[in-house]
Amino acid sequence: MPRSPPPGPAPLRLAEFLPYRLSVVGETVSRAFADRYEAEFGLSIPEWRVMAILGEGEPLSTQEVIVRSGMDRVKVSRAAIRLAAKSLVARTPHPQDQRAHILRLAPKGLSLYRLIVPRARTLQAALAEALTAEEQRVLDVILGKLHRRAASLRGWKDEVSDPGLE
Amino acid sequence: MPRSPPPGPAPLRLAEFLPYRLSVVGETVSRAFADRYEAEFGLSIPEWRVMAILGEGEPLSTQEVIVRSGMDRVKVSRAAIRLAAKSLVARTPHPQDQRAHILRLAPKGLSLYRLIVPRARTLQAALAEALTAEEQRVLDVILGKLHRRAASLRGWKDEVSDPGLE
DNA sequence: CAAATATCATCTCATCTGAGACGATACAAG
DNA sequence: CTTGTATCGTCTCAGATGAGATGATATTTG
Repeated sequence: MPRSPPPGPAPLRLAEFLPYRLSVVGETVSRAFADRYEAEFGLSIPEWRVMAILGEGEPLSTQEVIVRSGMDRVKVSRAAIRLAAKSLVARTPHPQDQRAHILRLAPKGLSLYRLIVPRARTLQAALAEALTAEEQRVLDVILGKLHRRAASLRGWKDEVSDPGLE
Repeated sequence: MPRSPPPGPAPLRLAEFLPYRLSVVGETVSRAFADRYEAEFGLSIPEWRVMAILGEGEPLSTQEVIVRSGMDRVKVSRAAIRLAAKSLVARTPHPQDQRAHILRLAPKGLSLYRLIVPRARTLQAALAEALTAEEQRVLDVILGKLHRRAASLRGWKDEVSDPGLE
């Protein structure tokens, strides 16, 4: 028997739907890395991100860490508190603003950071080697474009058909 | 004075780190879409995914929805319960297995589904138009490769549907 | 200057999340 | 059949999450 033709619009194949696939891939990758950071270094993803930001060099205010890490203020605040409790991060008063703290890696945190970085690079390589060099290059461009577009979709209420600028 | 050279391994630039970027982009896209589904249709992402899977045609057991949606059993179970409470999904006993349910879109759910699909396509188009056709094609390949690789890094956990089969 | 407003980091609380427990059912081995 | 093990969907509970409130400090305004 021929099956009855689907009424209404053609069904959407979730498995081919871009936002779904991005979300699933992002989550799978995140979990894979979170498992390692937790098992090998006892760090959550928010904690690792704060350490990674501070490991880039300069001491930063919580606010700057928020901006650079792409996390919300509550996550950063909690991660910083936990890292301070583990003596991995030092929190000193901000000289120009009594409300703020300056965060920097404590000696113990710097040691751990130096241990993590090569491992993180190895893990990234294990992921990236699934792609050709060209794919890696294109992915870099694509992620930038998608992130900007998604961010603007979030801020912006209504219709989508602005043939506008970029 | 030149600043003191950084000791230890070269610092890792989080903003250029692939797993970080994937996670941030995935999350931003997810939120953008979750906001719309919630505001326009009163659905959470898990609820929308279950509806999308069921909207593809066949009635499915909860277990099959779990596999196809890439979500864990608790999320699917809760989404199904909520959808049933809204009369969007019907849950009938599984003929061969008394433990299982068969899920299918209820009439009200089918109407809503037909309303959502064109909107979802529009939203996806708004996202995808940030990319060239070639980039879209390459991204498709890349996401498949990354997902398989990340899943195997996790330890063979899930084998979610990949486009390109069938 | 004082008063009004804005911003900082944290806290609160309602909600979401998922690992493991659970009872029910299915299936396999003896 | 009986027993043991696997799987079904749901529940429990501890932890994560984030919007909004909070108190402290900064900044702007008059």
